[in-house]
Amino acid sequence: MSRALLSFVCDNLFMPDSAPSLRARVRAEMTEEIKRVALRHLATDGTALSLRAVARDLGMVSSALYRYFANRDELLTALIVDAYNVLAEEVERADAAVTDRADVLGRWLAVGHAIRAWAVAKPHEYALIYGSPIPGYAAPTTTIEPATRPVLVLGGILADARSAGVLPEKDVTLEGGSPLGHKLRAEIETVAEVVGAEVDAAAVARALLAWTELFGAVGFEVFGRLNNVIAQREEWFDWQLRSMARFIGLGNRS
Amino acid sequence: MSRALLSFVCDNLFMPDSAPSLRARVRAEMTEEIKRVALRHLATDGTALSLRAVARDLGMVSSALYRYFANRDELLTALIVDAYNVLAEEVERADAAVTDRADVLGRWLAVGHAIRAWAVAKPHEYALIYGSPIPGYAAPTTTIEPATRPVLVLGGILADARSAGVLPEKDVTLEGGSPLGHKLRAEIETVAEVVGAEVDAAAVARALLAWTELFGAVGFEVFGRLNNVIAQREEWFDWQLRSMARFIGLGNRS
DNA sequence: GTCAGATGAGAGCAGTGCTCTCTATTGGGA
DNA sequence: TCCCAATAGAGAGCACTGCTCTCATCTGAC
Repeated sequence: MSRALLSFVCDNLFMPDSAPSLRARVRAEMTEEIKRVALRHLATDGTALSLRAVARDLGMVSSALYRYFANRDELLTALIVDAYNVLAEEVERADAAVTDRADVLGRWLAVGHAIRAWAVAKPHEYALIYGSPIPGYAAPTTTIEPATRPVLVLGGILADARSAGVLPEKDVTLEGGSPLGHKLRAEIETVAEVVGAEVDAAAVARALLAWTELFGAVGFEVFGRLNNVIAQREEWFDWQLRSMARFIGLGNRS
Repeated sequence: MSRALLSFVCDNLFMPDSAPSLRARVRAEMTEEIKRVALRHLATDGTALSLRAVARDLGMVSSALYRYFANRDELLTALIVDAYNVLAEEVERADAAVTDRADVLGRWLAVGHAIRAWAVAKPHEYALIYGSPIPGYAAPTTTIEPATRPVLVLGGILADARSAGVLPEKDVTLEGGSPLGHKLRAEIETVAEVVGAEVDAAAVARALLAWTELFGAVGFEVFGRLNNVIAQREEWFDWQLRSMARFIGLGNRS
């Protein structure tokens, strides 16, 4: 084994965080700085952000930037992962802030408003992760895990609602509502498992529909489809959230 | 008035369609051809389609293309308007195909499935009009009218549902559901007017929520958020449509 | 102190949107 | 029928892009 390789292994296996070399720390700071500037450009240029412009802002030449990110896609991926994680933290914080854990309606509202608030504050970052696919960009599997985090919070709320006896009885939608085909039901049960909600498929299906509506509403607002139509944005969103909560059954007395 | 201007006015005021000159017809054909090729490129390159590549495909040089479209944005606008109009025609046709006009549930399902089918068949055109805003592109007011057409169909269904006595009684959501603030209620009543549905605000609000959910669902599918989650796409969409129909009150017996 | 590896600068390639100038064609009015 | 202006296209050029390659500098571990 070459000395260089040995040194690499030592650095990465035996001193992971404890003693990062000065070079490594500078490199990490530089990487963060690049992402910060890129994020600023994202707000003006959207996904058509220019590596060269970012480099100029940093007082360096574009080729130097390639020491930190192999290409534009890799930089985008870093921004996407960060965006997912920031959103996830907002959502988890909002959920955790509701001290009465049995107040599942309050938790649903808190989570929904947290998502909307973040999206409205950072529309370009929202578009980056929930908008139309970026031309020529294929998201790597690295993005899957952070993308799952927000929906796990919903799963937690659902599970707590079930154990609090708030959700409607199993399969109540079967009378009156539409039944789920067995293939679809199996898929939704898989979702329930992944999300950690030990809840019947019909309840999960209703929650997924509400989740879809939530992001539909946020998308409509952020992407400008409410322009010149509805100005009372927050109130309209709140009304939708409460309606969907009733649809899921979160509003019921326990 | 110069002779040239006079001739222009004559062409545009006194013989609008009747006798288009050969030159005008060739020009119109060429314009359509450019849009056709551009649409093909849209499917591969997304909104980052290249004018030069389009010109190459047409066997001409890029500058020649500027005789037909002032710039890239104008070409995009033309594609956007076309996409809206094609979708609108699909939706209107689907609605009109339901012979029993009192079958408002059937009409809602037909419209929903028509929108989804078009979006799944032409994901890039769907992204063009319902996806995240295109970097550096501002939609001109020309796009407003065609963008309104699909929602007018929903308005028609709502109005017919009301006159058939299918919708729930006025303001039934006030008990149990959340009330609408008066500013928001006024905005929604304006929507009702524009859409031509002489229906109370609560019913329109529920319909708007269902509309939001519909596009949320289509967006989730087209933009890949259902990948590795739900394979029974059409059935899942149908279940959502039916659930939202019940939410609006379209399922009620008249 | 040395020397490999990390970092950045600079030139260059192929591509982009768009403008400008020049030429060939064509069609309507005298 | 001829003429002249309007039209359509070609080609060169500008400023920009992502990305690669080479070269010089610096630094940190031995």
